[in-house]
Amino acid sequence: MKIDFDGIQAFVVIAELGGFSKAAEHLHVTQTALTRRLQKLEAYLGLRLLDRTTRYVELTVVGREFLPQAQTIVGDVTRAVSRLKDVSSRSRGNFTLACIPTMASQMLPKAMRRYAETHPGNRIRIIDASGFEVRDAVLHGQAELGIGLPTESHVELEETLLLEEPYMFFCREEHPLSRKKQIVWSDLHEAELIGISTMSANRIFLDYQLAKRGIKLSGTYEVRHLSTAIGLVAAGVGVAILPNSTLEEGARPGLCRIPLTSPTIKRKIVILRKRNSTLSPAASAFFDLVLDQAGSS
Amino acid sequence: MKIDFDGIQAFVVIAELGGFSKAAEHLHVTQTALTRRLQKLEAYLGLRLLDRTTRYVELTVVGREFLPQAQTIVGDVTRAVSRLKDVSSRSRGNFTLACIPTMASQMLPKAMRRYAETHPGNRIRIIDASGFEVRDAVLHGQAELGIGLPTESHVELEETLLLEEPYMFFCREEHPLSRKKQIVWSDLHEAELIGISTMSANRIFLDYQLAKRGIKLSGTYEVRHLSTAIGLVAAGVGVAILPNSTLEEGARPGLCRIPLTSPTIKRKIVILRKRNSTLSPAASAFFDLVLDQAGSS
DNA sequence: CACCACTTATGCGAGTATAGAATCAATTCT
DNA sequence: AGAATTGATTCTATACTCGCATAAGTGGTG
Repeated sequence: MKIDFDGIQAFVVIAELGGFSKAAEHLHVTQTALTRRLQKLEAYLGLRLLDRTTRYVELTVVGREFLPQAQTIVGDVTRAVSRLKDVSSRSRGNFTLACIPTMASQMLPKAMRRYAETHPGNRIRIIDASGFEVRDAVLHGQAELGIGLPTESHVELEETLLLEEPYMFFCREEHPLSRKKQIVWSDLHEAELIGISTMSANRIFLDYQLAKRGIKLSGTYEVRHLSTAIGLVAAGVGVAILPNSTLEEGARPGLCRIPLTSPTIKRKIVILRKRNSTLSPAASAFFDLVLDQAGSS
Repeated sequence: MKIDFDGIQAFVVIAELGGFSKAAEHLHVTQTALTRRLQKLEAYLGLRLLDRTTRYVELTVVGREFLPQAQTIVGDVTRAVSRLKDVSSRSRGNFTLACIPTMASQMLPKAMRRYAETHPGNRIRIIDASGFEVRDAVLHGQAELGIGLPTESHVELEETLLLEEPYMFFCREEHPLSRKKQIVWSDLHEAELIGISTMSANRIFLDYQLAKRGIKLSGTYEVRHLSTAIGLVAAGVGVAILPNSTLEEGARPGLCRIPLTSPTIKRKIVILRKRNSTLSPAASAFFDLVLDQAGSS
């Protein structure tokens, strides 16, 4: 059963404009084409939809009954299709992004500002979650894109490096180590370290890197979120080793940020997407934008 | 903007069945054709609707969003079209018929019974009205067909003769004229005649026919409907000259029906339709049936 | 009544599109 | 590694649709 949409559209336009020639002009085809399309449709259906002489065009009884249906059909189709073309050509549409909290307050705002300029009206739904959750959200399709940490490589995931940032030492100004220009890991033996929960991707990564170099850290306290850790440091509870971007420059007076060397350990931030899956144009545009931003910094 | 319905249908079926080959079988085309239809649609839209490898076929984000719309579109169209094909091939559907009351109780029942046998499920809406109203109903499109009296010929109306019936004399058995085998018009001079309203098409026709022959009738009473006239005759109020079919044979014991001759005047019953307008298949089938019934009687 | 203005229908030629057969290529299962 | 499955591609033949030019039908007009 091969359905003739052109014929239905021809019928609707001819009926609405009351003539083949007018309809032809409106559809940017010749009158000949319309005559034939309607003839073909009528032949296919086996009934007449329009009674026409060279003087009048008017609906038959069946045509009058069919017209409203035909109108909604044509309307629905053209509306749906033109919406899709809009989605395609101008990257219109919304999408969902999963992102770890530090990056949500660090890198995302700038990217979102730029995106809003080039794609006004598009909304980004943000899932801020832990590194693992970001990974799962992308994997299971809850989010088209994810910003997080590198994971054990998964066949269905594609990671693209956005940036690397060093781990830094954070303490209050009153702390004995606060004067040093830089700190080595062995300085930390007896510090009151505020660690991150061993369940976090961050912590696992850090432990792994340190273990490779024979370093072992034992924290006095343990929290789940980097922002909590910063809070505790500020409150004088202890010191912490955290990614540089945990704290914006100058955000908290009284806190010191000191480079950690020998070795300098950096964590990678990647953008995640499912392999072999096509991004929506809206998400794709964002992806390109973030890569561009990362490359130019 | 040329819209590719086949492509949309291909998309829906492939998405629903989860594979090109299965979908191809379902649509009775080759897998090649479907691959191309979808490619063409995607190229036209400028975006990918299905991510496919040789192993999996799955929706993209955009495709998932579009699928429900596409499904309703395809559903609506195929439903509407197949309904129309049904209307065409099996004359399914309802129509409206205008009919004068005598014929509605006389000739129509048989026609409707036969129609119901060949077209079960079809409904006929009947407008029972005067001869003039029947004509107007057809002319203005309230009814596709009309059964009534011949009118002054109108360019837009086409009349086909169904039957002719003589005017008869009706009286009670006690009436002095009831013994006669036939009655001539001059017998009626002093009868108490129950006439039909001068506004009715029936009366106008009868007066015209009689006037041509120099006969003039003066009624004592005047009513609007033939059935009322019969009632009055039965009640002994008077006698009446009415078309033969006003009373079914043997319907009212005690009433006599006597032929009127010198001359015998007959009224014609015609079926009316608008000229140059196409009947719906349902109405057309009824039209043929009625003509056939008239021809064979 | 012939002619005119206007509208739809048709014959014809050409360019395009679409379908199918065979084959290829990628992927998974054994 | 090989077989089996499945979507993509190439090639070719057919069918389709379009547009041009023109015919044919219809209502109005002198």
